Amino acid sequence: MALPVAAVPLRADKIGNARPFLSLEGRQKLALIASLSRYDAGEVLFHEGDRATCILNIVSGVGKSYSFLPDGREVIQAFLFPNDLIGPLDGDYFISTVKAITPLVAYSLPLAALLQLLQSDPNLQWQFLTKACHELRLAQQHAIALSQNSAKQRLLMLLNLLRLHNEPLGAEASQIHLPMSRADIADYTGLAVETVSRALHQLQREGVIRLINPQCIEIMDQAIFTAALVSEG
Amino acid sequence: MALPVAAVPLRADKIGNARPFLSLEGRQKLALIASLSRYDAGEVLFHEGDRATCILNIVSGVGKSYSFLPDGREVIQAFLFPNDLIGPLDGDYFISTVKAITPLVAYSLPLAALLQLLQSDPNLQWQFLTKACHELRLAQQHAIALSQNSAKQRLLMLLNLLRLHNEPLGAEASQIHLPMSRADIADYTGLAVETVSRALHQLQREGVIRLINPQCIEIMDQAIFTAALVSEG
DNA sequence: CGCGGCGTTGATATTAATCAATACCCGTGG
DNA sequence: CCACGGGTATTGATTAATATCAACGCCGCG
Repeated sequence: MALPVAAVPLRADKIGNARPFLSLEGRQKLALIASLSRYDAGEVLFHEGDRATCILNIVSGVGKSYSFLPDGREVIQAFLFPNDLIGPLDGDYFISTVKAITPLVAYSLPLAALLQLLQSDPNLQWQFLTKACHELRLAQQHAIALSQNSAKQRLLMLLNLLRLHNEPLGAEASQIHLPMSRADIADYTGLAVETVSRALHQLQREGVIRLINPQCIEIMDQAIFTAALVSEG
Repeated sequence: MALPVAAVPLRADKIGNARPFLSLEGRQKLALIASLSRYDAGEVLFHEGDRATCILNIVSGVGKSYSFLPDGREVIQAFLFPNDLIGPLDGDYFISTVKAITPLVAYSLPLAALLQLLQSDPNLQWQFLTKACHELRLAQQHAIALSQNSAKQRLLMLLNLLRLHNEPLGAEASQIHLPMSRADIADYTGLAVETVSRALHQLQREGVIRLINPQCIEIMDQAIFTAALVSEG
Protein backbone atom coordinates (compact mmCIF):
# COMPACT_ATOMS: atom_id res chain seq x y z
CA MET A 1 0.00 0.00 0.00
CA ALA A 2 1.23 3.41 -0.87
CA LEU A 3 2.40 5.88 1.67
CA PRO A 4 -0.21 8.30 2.83
CA VAL A 5 1.01 11.71 1.83
CA ALA A 6 -0.20 15.03 3.06
CA ALA A 7 -0.48 18.28 1.32
CA VAL A 8 2.59 19.85 2.81
CA PRO A 9 2.41 23.59 2.55
CA LEU A 10 5.80 25.03 3.28
CA ARG A 11 4.95 28.54 4.19
CA ALA A 12 7.14 31.48 3.54
CA ASP A 13 5.41 33.90 5.84
CA LYS A 14 6.67 34.78 9.26
CA ILE A 15 5.42 34.85 12.76
CA GLY A 16 7.16 37.93 13.90
CA ASN A 17 10.21 37.30 11.78
CA ALA A 18 10.83 37.98 8.16
CA ARG A 19 11.47 34.69 6.47
CA PRO A 20 12.10 34.71 2.76
CA PHE A 21 10.65 31.66 1.12
CA LEU A 22 13.81 30.88 -0.75
CA SER A 23 17.02 32.64 -1.50
CA LEU A 24 17.27 34.44 -4.80
CA GLU A 25 19.61 31.74 -5.96
CA GLY A 26 17.13 29.06 -4.93
CA ARG A 27 14.32 30.78 -6.79
CA GLN A 28 16.38 30.99 -9.90
CA LYS A 29 17.18 27.30 -9.82
CA LEU A 30 13.56 26.37 -9.30
CA ALA A 31 12.46 28.69 -12.09
CA LEU A 32 14.34 26.51 -14.53
CA ILE A 33 11.97 23.60 -13.96
CA ALA A 34 8.77 25.54 -13.24
CA SER A 35 5.73 26.32 -15.36
CA LEU A 36 2.75 28.52 -14.60
CA SER A 37 -0.76 27.17 -13.88
CA ARG A 38 -4.04 29.01 -13.34
CA TYR A 39 -7.12 27.83 -11.50
CA ASP A 40 -10.63 29.22 -11.07
CA ALA A 41 -12.25 29.86 -7.72
CA GLY A 42 -13.73 26.61 -6.49
CA GLU A 43 -11.58 24.48 -8.76
CA VAL A 44 -9.97 21.40 -7.28
CA LEU A 45 -6.20 21.36 -7.73
CA PHE A 46 -5.65 17.86 -6.41
CA HIS A 47 -7.87 15.13 -5.10
CA GLU A 48 -7.07 13.06 -2.06
CA GLY A 49 -5.43 9.93 -3.41
CA ASP A 50 -4.15 11.55 -6.58
CA ARG A 51 -0.70 10.52 -7.61
CA ALA A 52 1.57 13.50 -7.24
CA THR A 53 3.60 14.37 -10.29
CA CYS A 54 4.35 17.93 -9.34
CA ILE A 55 4.13 20.30 -6.45
CA LEU A 56 2.77 23.80 -6.61
CA ASN A 57 4.19 27.07 -5.43
CA ILE A 58 1.34 29.53 -5.03
CA VAL A 59 1.94 32.90 -6.66
CA SER A 60 -1.40 34.54 -5.93
CA GLY A 61 -4.78 33.55 -4.55
CA VAL A 62 -5.93 31.49 -1.60
CA GLY A 63 -6.67 27.79 -1.33
CA LYS A 64 -7.59 25.20 1.24
CA SER A 65 -6.48 21.65 1.93
CA TYR A 66 -9.09 19.43 3.50
CA SER A 67 -10.30 15.91 4.12
CA PHE A 68 -13.66 14.40 4.88
CA LEU A 69 -14.63 12.85 8.16
CA PRO A 70 -16.45 9.53 8.19
CA ASP A 71 -19.69 11.43 8.81
CA GLY A 72 -19.16 13.45 5.64
CA ARG A 73 -18.14 16.65 7.33
CA GLU A 74 -15.22 18.54 5.89
CA VAL A 75 -12.11 19.31 7.94
CA ILE A 76 -9.77 22.00 6.72
CA GLN A 77 -6.18 21.26 7.65
CA ALA A 78 -4.72 24.46 6.32
CA PHE A 79 -5.43 27.53 4.29
CA LEU A 80 -2.89 28.05 1.53
CA PHE A 81 -1.44 31.43 0.66
CA PRO A 82 1.02 32.93 -1.82
CA ASN A 83 4.49 31.44 -1.44
CA ASP A 84 3.12 28.26 0.09
CA LEU A 85 4.22 25.01 -1.41
CA ILE A 86 1.62 22.32 -1.91
CA GLY A 87 2.52 18.72 -2.37
CA PRO A 88 4.15 15.67 -0.92
CA LEU A 89 7.91 15.80 -0.87
CA ASP A 90 8.27 12.41 0.73
CA GLY A 91 5.72 10.30 -1.08
CA ASP A 92 3.65 9.68 -4.12
CA TYR A 93 0.08 10.52 -3.21
CA PHE A 94 -1.95 13.40 -1.87
CA ILE A 95 -3.55 12.68 1.46
CA SER A 96 -5.89 15.63 1.27
CA THR A 97 -7.85 17.48 -1.35
CA VAL A 98 -6.76 20.97 -2.36
CA LYS A 99 -9.24 23.49 -3.73
CA ALA A 100 -8.88 27.11 -4.83
CA ILE A 101 -10.96 29.52 -2.76
CA THR A 102 -10.17 32.49 -4.97
CA PRO A 103 -8.77 32.45 -8.50
CA LEU A 104 -5.29 31.06 -8.05
CA VAL A 105 -2.01 31.21 -9.90
CA ALA A 106 0.85 28.87 -9.10
CA TYR A 107 4.16 27.66 -10.37
CA SER A 108 4.15 23.94 -11.03
CA LEU A 109 7.33 22.08 -10.18
CA PRO A 110 7.69 18.56 -11.59
CA LEU A 111 8.37 16.32 -8.64
CA ALA A 112 11.07 14.22 -10.24
CA ALA A 113 13.09 17.22 -11.32
CA LEU A 114 12.62 18.89 -7.96
CA LEU A 115 13.82 15.87 -6.03
CA GLN A 116 16.84 15.57 -8.24
CA LEU A 117 17.58 19.23 -7.71
CA LEU A 118 17.30 18.86 -3.95
CA GLN A 119 19.61 15.85 -3.96
CA SER A 120 22.24 17.76 -5.83
CA ASP A 121 21.95 20.98 -3.88
CA PRO A 122 22.19 20.70 -0.09
CA ASN A 123 21.64 24.42 0.35
CA LEU A 124 18.38 24.37 -1.55
CA GLN A 125 17.29 21.25 0.29
CA TRP A 126 18.15 22.95 3.54
CA GLN A 127 15.74 25.74 2.71
CA PHE A 128 13.00 23.20 2.20
CA LEU A 129 13.86 21.50 5.47
CA THR A 130 13.75 24.82 7.27
CA LYS A 131 10.33 25.53 5.79
CA ALA A 132 9.04 22.12 6.79
CA CYS A 133 10.11 22.80 10.38
CA HIS A 134 8.41 26.15 10.23
CA GLU A 135 5.26 24.60 8.85
CA LEU A 136 5.35 22.03 11.61
CA ARG A 137 5.27 24.81 14.14
CA LEU A 138 2.25 26.36 12.47
CA ALA A 139 0.44 23.04 12.57
CA GLN A 140 1.28 22.68 16.25
CA GLN A 141 -0.05 26.16 16.91
CA HIS A 142 -3.21 25.26 15.08
CA ALA A 143 -3.52 22.26 17.35
CA ILE A 144 -2.86 24.37 20.42
CA ALA A 145 -5.52 26.84 19.41
CA LEU A 146 -7.99 24.04 18.81
CA SER A 147 -7.24 22.45 22.16
CA GLN A 148 -8.51 25.59 23.82
CA ASN A 149 -12.21 25.05 23.95
CA SER A 150 -13.24 28.59 23.29
CA ALA A 151 -14.90 29.74 20.12
CA LYS A 152 -13.55 33.25 20.50
CA GLN A 153 -9.97 32.08 20.99
CA ARG A 154 -10.15 29.87 17.95
CA LEU A 155 -11.43 32.68 15.79
CA LEU A 156 -8.85 35.14 17.06
CA MET A 157 -6.16 32.67 16.15
CA LEU A 158 -7.51 32.41 12.63
CA LEU A 159 -7.83 36.17 12.29
CA ASN A 160 -4.26 36.54 13.38
CA LEU A 161 -3.16 34.01 10.80
CA LEU A 162 -4.99 35.94 8.14
CA ARG A 163 -3.56 39.19 9.37
CA LEU A 164 -0.05 37.92 8.74
CA HIS A 165 -1.00 37.33 5.14
CA ASN A 166 -2.56 40.73 4.69
CA GLU A 167 0.53 42.83 4.96
CA PRO A 168 1.82 42.18 1.47
CA LEU A 169 -1.44 43.62 0.15
CA GLY A 170 -0.55 47.01 1.44
CA ALA A 171 -4.03 47.29 2.88
CA GLU A 172 -4.59 48.97 6.20
CA ALA A 173 -2.78 46.84 8.71
CA SER A 174 -5.83 46.85 10.94
CA GLN A 175 -8.14 45.45 8.28
CA ILE A 176 -8.36 41.74 7.67
CA HIS A 177 -9.76 40.27 4.51
CA LEU A 178 -11.48 36.89 4.83
CA PRO A 179 -11.44 35.28 1.41
CA MET A 180 -13.22 32.14 2.61
CA SER A 181 -16.83 31.48 3.52
CA ARG A 182 -18.20 31.08 7.04
CA ALA A 183 -18.51 27.37 6.35
CA ASP A 184 -14.79 27.21 5.61
CA ILE A 185 -14.03 29.07 8.81
CA ALA A 186 -16.22 26.63 10.69
CA ASP A 187 -14.47 23.65 9.14
CA TYR A 188 -11.07 25.08 10.01
CA THR A 189 -11.89 26.00 13.59
CA GLY A 190 -14.02 22.94 14.30
CA LEU A 191 -17.02 25.10 15.17
CA ALA A 192 -20.55 25.28 13.80
CA VAL A 193 -21.24 28.09 11.34
CA GLU A 194 -23.75 29.57 13.74
CA THR A 195 -21.15 29.64 16.47
CA VAL A 196 -18.70 31.37 14.14
CA SER A 197 -21.23 34.07 13.42
CA ARG A 198 -22.21 34.51 17.05
CA ALA A 199 -18.65 34.61 18.31
CA LEU A 200 -17.63 37.20 15.73
CA HIS A 201 -20.54 39.43 16.68
CA GLN A 202 -19.76 38.97 20.34
CA LEU A 203 -16.18 40.08 19.69
CA GLN A 204 -17.65 43.09 17.97
CA ARG A 205 -19.88 43.88 20.96
CA GLU A 206 -16.80 43.62 23.16
CA GLY A 207 -15.05 46.19 21.01
CA VAL A 208 -12.30 43.86 19.81
CA ILE A 209 -13.20 43.88 16.14
CA ARG A 210 -15.59 45.56 13.75
CA LEU A 211 -17.43 43.68 11.03
CA ILE A 212 -17.20 45.95 8.03
CA ASN A 213 -18.83 43.30 5.89
CA PRO A 214 -18.86 39.52 5.98
CA GLN A 215 -15.51 39.37 4.19
CA CYS A 216 -13.76 42.22 5.91
CA ILE A 217 -12.99 42.73 9.58
CA GLU A 218 -11.24 45.59 11.31
CA ILE A 219 -9.16 45.08 14.43
CA MET A 220 -10.16 47.58 17.10
CA ASP A 221 -8.14 46.26 20.03
CA GLN A 222 -4.68 45.05 19.14
CA ALA A 223 -3.99 43.97 22.72
CA ILE A 224 -6.58 41.21 22.66
CA PHE A 225 -4.87 39.79 19.63
CA THR A 226 -1.50 39.38 21.20
CA ALA A 227 -3.23 37.77 24.15
CA ALA A 228 -4.67 35.20 21.79
CA LEU A 229 -1.27 34.21 20.53
CA VAL A 230 0.20 31.35 22.42
CA SER A 231 3.86 31.31 23.30
CA GLU A 232 5.26 33.17 20.38
CA GLY A 233 8.78 34.55 20.50
CA MET B 1 15.16 38.85 17.94
CA ALA B 2 15.89 35.18 17.67
CA LEU B 3 13.79 32.85 15.66
CA PRO B 4 11.14 31.02 17.60
CA VAL B 5 12.06 27.38 17.49
CA ALA B 6 9.86 24.44 18.21
CA ALA B 7 10.68 21.11 19.66
CA VAL B 8 10.62 19.20 16.42
CA PRO B 9 10.12 15.54 17.06
CA LEU B 10 10.85 13.64 13.90
CA ARG B 11 9.10 10.41 14.52
CA ALA B 12 10.23 7.11 13.20
CA ASP B 13 7.03 5.24 13.72
CA LYS B 14 4.54 4.55 11.01
CA ILE B 15 0.91 4.98 10.35
CA GLY B 16 0.35 1.79 8.55
CA ASN B 17 3.78 1.73 6.97
CA ALA B 18 7.10 0.65 8.32
CA ARG B 19 9.37 3.66 8.27
CA PRO B 20 12.88 3.19 9.55
CA PHE B 21 14.10 6.27 11.33
CA LEU B 22 17.31 6.39 9.40
CA SER B 23 19.22 4.12 7.13
CA LEU B 24 21.93 2.00 8.70
CA GLU B 25 24.43 4.23 7.00
CA GLY B 26 22.79 7.32 8.41
CA ARG B 27 22.79 5.87 11.90
CA GLN B 28 26.46 5.08 11.64
CA LYS B 29 27.31 8.59 10.61
CA LEU B 30 25.29 10.09 13.43
CA ALA B 31 26.83 7.71 15.93
CA LEU B 32 30.18 9.36 15.31
CA ILE B 33 28.99 12.61 16.86
CA ALA B 34 26.54 11.24 19.44
CA SER B 35 26.84 10.72 23.17
CA LEU B 36 24.42 9.05 25.55
CA SER B 37 22.32 10.95 28.13
CA ARG B 38 20.02 9.67 30.86
CA TYR B 39 17.13 11.44 32.52
CA ASP B 40 14.89 10.63 35.48
CA ALA B 41 11.13 10.55 35.27
CA GLY B 42 9.84 14.08 35.69
CA GLU B 43 13.17 15.65 34.78
CA VAL B 44 13.13 18.60 32.40
CA LEU B 45 15.32 18.03 29.36
CA PHE B 46 14.97 21.52 27.94
CA HIS B 47 13.22 24.67 28.99
CA GLU B 48 11.27 26.88 26.65
CA GLY B 49 13.69 29.60 25.62
CA ASP B 50 16.81 27.54 26.20
CA ARG B 51 19.49 27.96 23.62
CA ALA B 52 19.78 24.71 21.73
CA THR B 53 23.26 23.28 21.53
CA CYS B 54 22.24 19.75 20.73
CA ILE B 55 19.25 17.73 19.66
CA LEU B 56 18.24 14.44 21.22
CA ASN B 57 17.37 11.12 19.67
CA ILE B 58 15.28 9.15 22.15
CA VAL B 59 16.46 5.60 22.70
CA SER B 60 14.01 4.53 25.36
CA GLY B 61 11.36 6.12 27.56
CA VAL B 62 8.57 8.60 26.94
CA GLY B 63 8.57 12.38 27.13
CA LYS B 64 6.30 15.30 26.46
CA SER B 65 6.79 18.69 24.86
CA TYR B 66 4.53 21.43 26.18
CA SER B 67 3.97 25.14 26.62
CA PHE B 68 1.96 27.18 29.05
CA LEU B 69 -1.11 29.16 28.15
CA PRO B 70 -1.49 32.72 29.45
CA ASP B 71 -3.83 31.37 32.12
CA GLY B 72 -1.16 29.00 33.38
CA ARG B 73 -2.63 25.87 31.93
CA GLU B 74 -0.29 23.43 30.24
CA VAL B 75 -0.74 22.42 26.61
CA ILE B 76 1.01 19.30 25.40
CA GLN B 77 2.01 19.59 21.76
CA ALA B 78 3.37 16.09 21.42
CA PHE B 79 4.32 12.99 23.29
CA LEU B 80 7.82 11.84 22.48
CA PHE B 81 8.74 8.21 21.93
CA PRO B 82 11.83 6.15 21.14
CA ASN B 83 13.38 7.15 17.81
CA ASP B 84 11.91 10.62 18.01
CA LEU B 85 14.21 13.54 17.51
CA ILE B 86 13.83 16.50 19.79
CA GLY B 87 15.22 19.85 18.94
CA PRO B 88 15.22 22.79 16.56
CA LEU B 89 16.90 22.11 13.27
CA ASP B 90 16.20 25.54 11.91
CA GLY B 91 16.92 27.82 14.82
CA ASP B 92 18.66 28.45 18.05
CA TYR B 93 16.05 28.26 20.80
CA PHE B 94 13.49 25.83 22.12
CA ILE B 95 9.95 27.08 21.80
CA SER B 96 8.54 24.49 24.18
CA THR B 97 9.61 22.71 27.33
CA VAL B 98 10.45 19.01 27.15
CA LYS B 99 10.08 16.76 30.18
CA ALA B 100 10.65 13.05 30.71
CA ILE B 101 7.50 11.18 31.70
CA THR B 102 9.31 7.92 32.34
CA PRO B 103 13.04 7.42 32.85
CA LEU B 104 14.52 8.31 29.50
CA VAL B 105 17.66 7.53 27.57
CA ALA B 106 18.68 9.50 24.52
CA TYR B 107 21.54 10.10 22.16
CA SER B 108 22.70 13.67 22.22
CA LEU B 109 23.74 15.15 18.88
CA PRO B 110 25.68 18.43 18.97
CA LEU B 111 23.79 20.83 16.75
CA ALA B 112 26.78 22.34 15.01
CA ALA B 113 28.22 18.99 14.05
CA LEU B 114 24.83 17.72 12.95
CA LEU B 115 24.17 20.71 10.71
CA GLN B 116 27.57 20.35 9.14
CA LEU B 117 26.90 16.68 8.55
CA LEU B 118 23.56 17.44 6.91
CA GLN B 119 25.12 20.06 4.67
CA SER B 120 27.70 17.62 3.45
CA ASP B 121 25.38 14.66 3.04
CA PRO B 122 22.24 15.25 0.97
CA ASN B 123 21.05 11.70 1.54
CA LEU B 124 21.15 12.09 5.29
CA GLN B 125 19.50 15.48 5.07
CA TRP B 126 16.84 13.96 2.87
CA GLN B 127 16.00 11.50 5.60
CA PHE B 128 15.53 14.36 8.02
CA LEU B 129 13.35 16.21 5.55
CA THR B 130 11.25 13.10 5.04
CA LYS B 131 10.79 12.79 8.78
CA ALA B 132 9.83 16.42 9.12
CA CYS B 133 7.13 15.94 6.50
CA HIS B 134 5.93 12.86 8.31
CA GLU B 135 5.85 14.73 11.58
CA LEU B 136 3.91 17.49 9.94
CA ARG B 137 1.26 14.99 8.98
CA LEU B 138 1.03 13.77 12.57
CA ALA B 139 0.59 17.32 13.81
CA GLN B 140 -2.15 17.89 11.24
CA GLN B 141 -3.88 14.74 12.37
CA HIS B 142 -3.64 15.91 15.94
CA ALA B 143 -5.32 19.13 14.85
CA ILE B 144 -8.00 17.24 12.96
CA ALA B 145 -8.75 15.12 15.99
CA LEU B 146 -8.95 18.20 18.17
CA SER B 147 -11.28 19.93 15.76
CA GLN B 148 -13.83 17.22 16.40
CA ASN B 149 -15.60 18.31 19.50
CA SER B 150 -16.08 14.91 20.99
CA ALA B 151 -14.26 13.71 24.06
CA LYS B 152 -14.50 10.10 22.99
CA GLN B 153 -13.09 10.77 19.54
CA ARG B 154 -10.17 12.69 20.96
CA LEU B 155 -9.32 9.91 23.35
CA LEU B 156 -9.62 7.23 20.70
CA MET B 157 -7.18 9.18 18.58
CA LEU B 158 -4.70 9.29 21.44
CA LEU B 159 -5.14 5.61 22.19
CA ASN B 160 -4.46 4.83 18.58
CA LEU B 161 -1.32 6.91 18.66
CA LEU B 162 -0.15 5.02 21.72
CA ARG B 163 -1.07 1.71 20.14
CA LEU B 164 1.34 2.39 17.31
CA HIS B 165 4.12 2.76 19.85
CA ASN B 166 3.22 -0.40 21.70
CA GLU B 167 4.15 -2.89 19.07
CA PRO B 168 7.89 -2.80 19.63
CA LEU B 169 7.23 -3.85 23.21
CA GLY B 170 6.01 -7.21 22.06
CA ALA B 171 3.08 -6.82 24.39
CA GLU B 172 -0.32 -8.08 23.38
CA ALA B 173 -1.32 -5.99 20.40
CA SER B 174 -4.69 -5.32 21.98
CA GLN B 175 -3.27 -3.87 25.16
CA ILE B 176 -2.25 -0.25 25.33
CA HIS B 177 0.08 1.11 27.97
CA LEU B 178 -0.49 4.71 29.03
CA PRO B 179 2.75 5.96 30.51
CA MET B 180 1.37 9.42 31.22
CA SER B 181 -1.01 10.68 33.87
CA ARG B 182 -4.65 11.62 33.33
CA ALA B 183 -3.61 15.24 33.66
CA ASP B 184 -1.20 14.79 30.74
CA ILE B 185 -3.91 13.16 28.68
CA ALA B 186 -6.20 16.06 29.48
CA ASP B 187 -3.55 18.58 28.46
CA TYR B 188 -2.94 16.77 25.20
CA THR B 189 -6.59 16.33 24.26
CA GLY B 190 -7.72 19.72 25.50
CA LEU B 191 -10.21 18.14 27.90
CA ALA B 192 -10.67 18.33 31.65
CA VAL B 193 -9.31 15.41 33.67
CA GLU B 194 -12.81 14.57 34.83
CA THR B 195 -13.98 14.39 31.24
CA VAL B 196 -11.08 12.10 30.37
CA SER B 197 -12.05 9.75 33.14
CA ARG B 198 -15.74 9.81 32.30
CA ALA B 199 -15.19 9.31 28.57
CA LEU B 200 -12.87 6.36 29.16
CA HIS B 201 -15.39 4.71 31.42
CA GLN B 202 -18.15 5.38 28.95
CA LEU B 203 -16.10 3.71 26.23
CA GLN B 204 -15.77 0.78 28.59
CA ARG B 205 -19.52 0.62 29.16
CA GLU B 206 -19.97 0.63 25.40
CA GLY B 207 -17.68 -2.38 25.12
CA VAL B 208 -15.01 -0.59 23.09
CA ILE B 209 -12.22 -0.82 25.64
CA ARG B 210 -11.50 -2.36 29.02
CA LEU B 211 -9.71 -0.50 31.78
CA ILE B 212 -7.35 -3.07 33.21
CA ASN B 213 -5.83 -0.41 35.42
CA PRO B 214 -5.34 3.33 35.08
CA GLN B 215 -2.17 2.80 33.06
CA CYS B 216 -3.32 -0.11 30.93
CA ILE B 217 -6.24 -0.37 28.53
CA GLU B 218 -7.36 -3.26 26.40
CA ILE B 219 -9.03 -2.76 23.04
CA MET B 220 -12.20 -4.83 22.86
CA ASP B 221 -13.61 -3.57 19.57
CA GLN B 222 -11.04 -2.96 16.88
CA ALA B 223 -13.67 -1.66 14.48
CA ILE B 224 -14.41 1.43 16.53
CA PHE B 225 -10.77 2.28 16.41
CA THR B 226 -10.49 2.33 12.66
CA ALA B 227 -13.62 4.46 12.61
CA ALA B 228 -11.86 6.98 14.80
CA LEU B 229 -8.99 7.30 12.38
CA VAL B 230 -9.44 10.09 9.93
CA SER B 231 -8.49 9.65 6.32
CA GLU B 232 -5.66 7.20 6.74
CA GLY B 233 -4.33 5.35 3.74
C1' DC C 1 -40.53 38.99 -9.14
C1' DG C 2 -38.97 34.87 -7.28
C1' DC C 3 -35.28 31.87 -6.36
C1' DG C 4 -31.11 30.04 -3.98
C1' DG C 5 -26.92 30.60 -1.53
C1' DC C 6 -25.04 32.60 2.40
C1' DG C 7 -25.14 34.83 6.79
C1' DT C 8 -27.47 35.85 10.88
C1' DT C 9 -30.62 35.26 14.80
C1' DG C 10 -33.61 32.59 18.09
C1' DA C 11 -35.00 28.47 21.06
C1' DT C 12 -33.72 24.19 22.72
C1' DA C 13 -30.90 20.07 23.70
C1' DT C 14 -26.40 18.19 24.51
C1' DT C 15 -21.99 18.23 26.00
C1' DA C 16 -18.20 19.20 28.73
C1' DA C 17 -16.24 22.47 32.32
C1' DT C 18 -16.37 23.45 36.97
C1' DC C 19 -16.88 22.82 41.88
C1' DA C 20 -16.94 19.47 45.44
C1' DA C 21 -16.41 15.12 47.47
C1' DT C 22 -14.96 10.46 47.66
C1' DA C 23 -12.21 6.33 46.46
C1' DC C 24 -7.80 4.30 45.30
C1' DC C 25 -2.91 3.40 45.37
C1' DC C 26 1.37 3.22 47.58
C1' DG C 27 5.06 4.41 50.43
C1' DT C 28 6.13 5.69 55.27
C1' DG C 29 6.19 5.26 59.95
C1' DG C 30 3.98 3.79 64.14
C1' DC D 1 0.51 -5.50 60.50
C1' DC D 2 -1.95 -1.57 60.22
C1' DA D 3 -2.89 3.53 60.40
C1' DC D 4 -1.71 7.61 58.00
C1' DG D 5 -0.87 10.92 54.27
C1' DG D 6 -0.36 12.67 49.62
C1' DG D 7 -0.91 12.27 45.06
C1' DT D 8 -3.93 10.40 41.49
C1' DA D 9 -8.25 8.77 39.71
C1' DT D 10 -13.05 8.56 39.88
C1' DT D 11 -17.82 10.01 40.73
C1' DG D 12 -21.62 13.40 41.61
C1' DA D 13 -24.17 17.94 41.10
C1' DT D 14 -24.35 22.09 38.90
C1' DT D 15 -23.24 25.59 35.50
C1' DA D 16 -21.65 27.30 31.16
C1' DA D 17 -20.85 26.73 26.49
C1' DT D 18 -21.79 25.15 21.97
C1' DA D 19 -24.31 22.03 18.69
C1' DT D 20 -28.53 21.53 16.69
C1' DC D 21 -32.95 22.60 14.73
C1' DA D 22 -35.61 26.19 12.73
C1' DA D 23 -36.62 30.51 10.82
C1' DC D 24 -35.54 34.77 8.76
C1' DG D 25 -32.85 38.54 6.30
C1' DC D 26 -29.85 39.82 2.71
C1' DC D 27 -28.42 39.95 -1.90
C1' DG D 28 -27.13 38.74 -6.53
C1' DC D 29 -29.16 36.63 -10.52
C1' DG D 30 -32.18 34.50 -13.74
